[in-house]
Amino acid sequence: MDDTRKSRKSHDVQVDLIAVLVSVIAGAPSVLTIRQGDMLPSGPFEFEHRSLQAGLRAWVEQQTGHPLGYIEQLYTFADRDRIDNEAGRAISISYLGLTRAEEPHAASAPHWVGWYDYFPWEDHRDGTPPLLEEVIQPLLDEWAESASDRQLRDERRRRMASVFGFDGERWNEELALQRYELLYEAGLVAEARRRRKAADCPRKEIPGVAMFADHRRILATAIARLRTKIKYRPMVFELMPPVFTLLQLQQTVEALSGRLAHKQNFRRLIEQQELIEETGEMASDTGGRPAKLFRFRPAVHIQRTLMGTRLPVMRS
Amino acid sequence: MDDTRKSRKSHDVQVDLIAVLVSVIAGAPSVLTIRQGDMLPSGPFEFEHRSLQAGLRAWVEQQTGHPLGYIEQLYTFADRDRIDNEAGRAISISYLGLTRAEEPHAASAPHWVGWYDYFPWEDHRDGTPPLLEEVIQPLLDEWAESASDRQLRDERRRRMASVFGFDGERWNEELALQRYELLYEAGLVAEARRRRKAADCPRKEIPGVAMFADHRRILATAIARLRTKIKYRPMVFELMPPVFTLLQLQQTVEALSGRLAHKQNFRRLIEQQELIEETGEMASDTGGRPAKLFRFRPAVHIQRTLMGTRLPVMRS
DNA sequence: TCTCCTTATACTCAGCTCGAGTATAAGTAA
DNA sequence: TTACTTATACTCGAGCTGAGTATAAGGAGA
Repeated sequence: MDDTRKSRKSHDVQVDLIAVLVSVIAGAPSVLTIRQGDMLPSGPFEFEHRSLQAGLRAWVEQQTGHPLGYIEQLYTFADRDRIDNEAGRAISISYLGLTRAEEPHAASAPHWVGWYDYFPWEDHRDGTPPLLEEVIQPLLDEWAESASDRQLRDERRRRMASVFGFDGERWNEELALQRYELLYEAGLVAEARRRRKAADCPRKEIPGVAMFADHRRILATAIARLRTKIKYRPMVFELMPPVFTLLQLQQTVEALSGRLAHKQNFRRLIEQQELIEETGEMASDTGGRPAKLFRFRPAVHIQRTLMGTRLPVMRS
Repeated sequence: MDDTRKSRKSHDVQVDLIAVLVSVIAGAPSVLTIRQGDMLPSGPFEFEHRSLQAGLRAWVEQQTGHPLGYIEQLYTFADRDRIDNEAGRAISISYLGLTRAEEPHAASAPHWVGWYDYFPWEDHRDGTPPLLEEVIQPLLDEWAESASDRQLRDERRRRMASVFGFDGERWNEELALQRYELLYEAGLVAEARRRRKAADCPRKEIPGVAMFADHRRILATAIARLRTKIKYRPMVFELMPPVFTLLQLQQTVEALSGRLAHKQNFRRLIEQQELIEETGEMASDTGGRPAKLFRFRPAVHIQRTLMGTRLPVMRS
């Protein structure tokens, strides 16, 4: 070790593990929560844990009874929005997990919450939500106006436009985190307001359920990551049942990205890439012509990290 | 806080901050090191640090005298290859930084080391390095052969091929981390050998400088991230001087990706994207026809996170 | 000055991808 | 039988990409 490092006894730090466990349930991308949707499953990294992932698994299973399948590290946060800060610093290491939708069964059913409950402005499957133009844009406009000088105001305007797709800019679903952060900065989400003096807050708050500490920000990070990564890596697999129709696959992707895909082109792209194969069976409960059933090709799971996938989303 | 969390006094953890600071110096992508290339700049996250990034800045400046420009979080590692494990767990939060190449000036010059010194098999600018076929492939073959059963052997073969581009598979420069991890697993890098009993080691080691603890793995992570991200986000900027020719830009990209680009197409792509503008000046020290000088457009720096870039690399 | 070498820059062309749409098939429900 | 639903096949034009060819403009040396 370096001299500088050896010589000083540094303060140790509290490390928390946080899981964003995602599943698509009845067309709604959902997160596993505790405390009625207020918190993500989480707990301190402890001496007994053999690894970060092992620790996370232990906490999630203890708190929700849900097993953890595929997970990947998301981001490590420090301090932001930490409430009990007195004794020392706290660090949160967050993970993104994907799991198959399971029918919630009765009593001990863990609490899955649709992620658009937290981010209603992120769902564009039925077109741009009115909320954006009617509520968010005016409030952000006020915020931009309240800037101390003109340069700052213009800067805020630019950010609003490019992040939310105002003023003719295109909506980019991957910017979910930037949008949340902009709203936070503008004092329009509850998490920001409770850290400010009342006088510093804009008069109104926007719709969308708040969460404990910075958990909603972590969720936004997960959404952004998932929306980006799903386009070039075969991650949807983890969310699908063993056998499915192309429409089910498409709807899962649409649920996550928050926008619709062009059906025929979606087929073409998926079929080209040799990620899936026909089972030979048909699904007849489609409400129309029966659909072929598919499964993922075994190689796909193995090569998860290595291969690319591409998925189309509609522009409009 | 949850009951489960409040009730127990959990062990705190030692948290280290580690920087991979990259610059391209005379055509060689290089990392800032301490101890003659053995370690990356690093130190514990301490009570006085206002944030993770602030702590990192403090350590890097103290250890190398080099200021930190653009940085982004890389990955959080736990335990792997930790040596002094007795007291508690150690966690490393790593960051990737990009900075402009500066002429190393005399005495206190920080130690920049070309990253291909650590990963000689990663530089394909002059074609596939002979090292791959002559040394690495045979040794990995032995490793595959030594598998306990046939299934495991075939699995190893598949991984070798897809990760290193053997057996007609294409070389993929983004898999730098997977390659290092495979070599580690096969016991062919020094870091792996020093953790095993001598009897468990293959007879030979491959070329490539080793580092302290898991620092070389962290470097591989940084390379992989940079090679992936450079293709769709304008990150090269941070590495370029204020004014440059297109060839210089191209060579910087080539240095990082470890492979050559098609000159004419590189031009076309860069020009299309409106990332840069002509300064009006010319560079006459090109050794041929003078080249136009360019600078990045101001908007680019602001929108760093928002825009996409695409960069071509040659297939062959 | 002329020739050769080097790098810069412009332009071409075929193949492929992608968005958008048309056409047709095969079920269900009234 | 008709209307409606979903599934699946095929087409077409624009634009992107890889891989050149062609030409411009400097320097070094004969």
